[in-house]
Amino acid sequence: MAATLKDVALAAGVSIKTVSNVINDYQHIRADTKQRVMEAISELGYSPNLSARSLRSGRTGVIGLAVPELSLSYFAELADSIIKAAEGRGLKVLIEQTGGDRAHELEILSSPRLQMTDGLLFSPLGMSNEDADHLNVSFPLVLLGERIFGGPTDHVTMSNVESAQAATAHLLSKGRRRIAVVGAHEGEVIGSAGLRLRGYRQALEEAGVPFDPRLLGYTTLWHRSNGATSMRQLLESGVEFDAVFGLNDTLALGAMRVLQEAGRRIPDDVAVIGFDDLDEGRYSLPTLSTIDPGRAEIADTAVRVLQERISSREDDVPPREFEARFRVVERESSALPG
Amino acid sequence: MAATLKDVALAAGVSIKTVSNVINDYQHIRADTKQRVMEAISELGYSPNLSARSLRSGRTGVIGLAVPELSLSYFAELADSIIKAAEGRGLKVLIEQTGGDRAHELEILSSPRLQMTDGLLFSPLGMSNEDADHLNVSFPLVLLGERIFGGPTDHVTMSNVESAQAATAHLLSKGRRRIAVVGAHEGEVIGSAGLRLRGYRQALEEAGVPFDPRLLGYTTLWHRSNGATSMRQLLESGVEFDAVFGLNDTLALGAMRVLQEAGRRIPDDVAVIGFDDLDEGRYSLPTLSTIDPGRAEIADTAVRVLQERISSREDDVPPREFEARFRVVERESSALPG
DNA sequence: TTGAAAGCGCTAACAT
DNA sequence: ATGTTAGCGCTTTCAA
Repeated sequence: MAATLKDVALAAGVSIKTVSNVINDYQHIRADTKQRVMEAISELGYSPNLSARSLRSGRTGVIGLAVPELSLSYFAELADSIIKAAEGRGLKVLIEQTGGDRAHELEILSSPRLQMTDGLLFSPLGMSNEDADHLNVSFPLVLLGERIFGGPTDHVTMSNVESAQAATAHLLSKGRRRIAVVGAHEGEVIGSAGLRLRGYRQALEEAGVPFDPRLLGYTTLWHRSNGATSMRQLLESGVEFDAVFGLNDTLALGAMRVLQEAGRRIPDDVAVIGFDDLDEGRYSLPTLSTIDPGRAEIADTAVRVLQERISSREDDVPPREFEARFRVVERESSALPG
Repeated sequence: MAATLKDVALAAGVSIKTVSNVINDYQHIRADTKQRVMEAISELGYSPNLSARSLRSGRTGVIGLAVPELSLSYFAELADSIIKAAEGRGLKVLIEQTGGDRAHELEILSSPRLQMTDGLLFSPLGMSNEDADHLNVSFPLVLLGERIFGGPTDHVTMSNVESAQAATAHLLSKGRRRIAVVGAHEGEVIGSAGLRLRGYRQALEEAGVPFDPRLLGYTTLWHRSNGATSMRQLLESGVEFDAVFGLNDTLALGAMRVLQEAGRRIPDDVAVIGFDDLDEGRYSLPTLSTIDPGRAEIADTAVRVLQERISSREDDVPPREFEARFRVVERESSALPG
């Protein structure tokens, strides 16, 4: 059996309160008492029972992170950043995969199973703004992503519209006028696809370039294969274009592959830009221009804000919205004489 | 304050034992009693306090997973599989990133911080066989990966030697004789690089093809960039080759990029095969032949074995070794008239 | 500066 | 079939 406070107290000849004080860095302890306790601790190999501690304190030191799937590179890199941010604040991260499925997402919000955590970072994909009410939960919750806006919780997001606008403007600045889009979602207004498409249209408008709906390639999930399929359809449709905006990097990479198979040179015939700044785009052929959405900043902010909600017992702080700073990253796929 | 067993008992007019029985699906309860309790539960929105439960039962229902980094695609996909396998067994997964750093890995084994878990799935990268003693820990531990063999714990691994041999044989079967390797580790015997290299040499030997050390490209970490760098060095060295075995997919993808920049056609001039069966290789140009190391089987086995160790309090079951079944996946990068 | 003791919410042994 | 009760190991008033 593992040693307990009592064992240590007995060995050190003090009360358990004193041992507890030592463990919790309480200030007013005589140096020699502390010394004796420390020795007993290491002698017995004592380490505190965290279940007991959290039963008592009501805190577990663990936060939950719910994402669609880790095999989607964006979420893997997000999880990486969040675990690092959490570590810096003494928190552990328990990961839950929703598969991007609305029912599964709702279940996580209501289920008592995700309990061993003090709060949740939640990145929905299947839910939409109409489900915002479901975010009214009794535990600390920080929303990530772009599926729901104006909900009842803190929200950390990227500057989707502005950065998509900047991506499009980047292609325009390279003299491109017929810019195809890969990854659009039929009829979506909110959500990464909807917002980024809005940025795309704003950039066109600003440049006085007419919007041509035939340039939009639709897909459902942003998996690699869908970028390829969508691009194949665009090519088959016969519509002309001299640039492609992949609504994320994976889509853009899939599209690039199809373009190259079809004999289009990148960036000469078709310039390409993606979105997310995945590591993968650094080593593709050609390297992929993209938007760095500020992932580290998102992770940092999200963990910080969640921790604030966990510690402050005031419920009356209104929900806040945070937008990370983005950056256009020019690589080979759009490197043209500006 | 959240409702407790006591509150529910009071509301239902029964004792807490009865409520506890209902929650834990104890058999012998009168239907109407159960009914009443259920109603009280949903009325009060009761959900059990897991800290209390685990303090009492000694179980948390959470397992730890320690991997180098989720931004390495292999580990992201592994984590995905493991979370899914754990979910099927009613377990949650807490993820810890070691950065592949030996000191950090050792710390995780000794530190009392990773406590809120019942056991650990551990995939070291910095540790080596000499550190096997450190695996002698007091909590249930299942080792993953190929850094340590013959240690004191259960171990789930891939068939590195055999599958690397099969990968090499695959290239040989396509008539290739000068097979370069990307990702070798200087002097390594155990570890993914060492084992896969051994498989490579065995295949050569079996085919009567002489081993040429000039064909080995060395790298440290298996990041994308290193595959590119290593291939660049091979090209600069002037050594001739008609095929490349990337010791993992990321390396192979990086190498492919450099080959194409250098004007080599794949697979015509150079056939390429990787290792890991990452999703990414399905959409590269050309698509990447690879080894499917049986990730799902690894995840499944690892979680199952860990759970067995957690539940069985017998310490005398000797450590077991499991090897997943692999499969050669032929795609475009090695598609040649066999 | 340290000690005594209550109790966090639950499970399980024991009792009825 | 259901109730009583003793802790699990810890933090935390309250006292000394």
